[in-house]
Amino acid sequence: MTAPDRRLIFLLNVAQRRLQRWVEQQMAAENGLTSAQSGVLFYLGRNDGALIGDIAAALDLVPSAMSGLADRMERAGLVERRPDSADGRAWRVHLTAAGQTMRKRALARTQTLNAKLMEGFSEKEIDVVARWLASLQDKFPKESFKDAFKDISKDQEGKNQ
Amino acid sequence: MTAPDRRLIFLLNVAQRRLQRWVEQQMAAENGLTSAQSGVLFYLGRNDGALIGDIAAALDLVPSAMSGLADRMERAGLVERRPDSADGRAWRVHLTAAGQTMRKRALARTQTLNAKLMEGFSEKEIDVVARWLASLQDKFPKESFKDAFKDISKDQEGKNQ
DNA sequence: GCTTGATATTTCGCATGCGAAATATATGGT
DNA sequence: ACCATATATTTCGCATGCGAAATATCAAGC
Repeated sequence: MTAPDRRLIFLLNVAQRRLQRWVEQQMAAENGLTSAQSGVLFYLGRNDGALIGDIAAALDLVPSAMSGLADRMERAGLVERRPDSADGRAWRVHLTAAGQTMRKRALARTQTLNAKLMEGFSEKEIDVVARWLASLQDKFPKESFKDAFKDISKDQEGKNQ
Repeated sequence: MTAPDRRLIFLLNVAQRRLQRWVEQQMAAENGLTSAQSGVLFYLGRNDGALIGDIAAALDLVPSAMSGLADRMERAGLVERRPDSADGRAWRVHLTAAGQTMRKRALARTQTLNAKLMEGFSEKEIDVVARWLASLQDKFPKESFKDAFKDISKDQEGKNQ
């Protein structure tokens, strides 16, 4: 029994890449979706008409990334942007009929895939894995540096101005 | 105690993205490197003069991706391409002095970061995590579809031709 | 009502990585 | 020597995602 490879950074990167490749190969085969697009469909399934920024936050994306993703999904006919009646800056994103259809298809596929990811591991082990993956969100919080000093620099700017 | 989030696909994607963001913020701060670039430096540290294809295989990248990565690293003065004396198609990639320096710096940083990734988890739990991450490489082998039928189609091509 | 600062989104340039196709060289059989 | 095939690498177009800067609108204080 050899010692396990503990280069977690590398393993994490490779694992994510392998998964992504797989999903996109399936996409090419049937007319599926990428993980990111599926994520949007799922979120809209529960929150149709959400704002770009809401979706970005839910999927842990930067808003500009969500903007591009929405563009591509709109081009693909999966979602639709509609202006917010109250706020002129904001856009509401809605599922189209095609988006609904794809959402259902994606749900089934995602569950299968998730099950595959658990194969060979006990419930408890999967919980450890899930907890570890989630722990990275605490260890690397959003905008770690900037936000930590945001209030301070705001005060200083105030003084200087 | 609420049930843990088991959407492994999502968790994996977010975790990888958070880590990458962190590393690249550090890169912007000191004049560091991305994970991918560090990987190349580490591999060359043990295998200076490796072929583009070898590095790609070691880092689990497609050769064309490695080609671009080598371009950027060459432009940054970290590595150098030299023609293979025996094989006119091949290029050997060598660390420059700057590359050596950065490699040492990256080593220290990577170890710190890896330690941070283990914080809050026991040795055994980390082994589970590492085993799970590595398991994705078996579950999603390279070129899964194509390679599975490569020999067959080769035979058929032979027959048809 | 107007200015000032916050907020929602987009645009731009960039790095990463994929897949398909092109290029160039090697190699094995005849 | 020659041709077909295999191999090493590059090039191209694309999707993803980031960060910085631009744009447009809102909202609060005076």
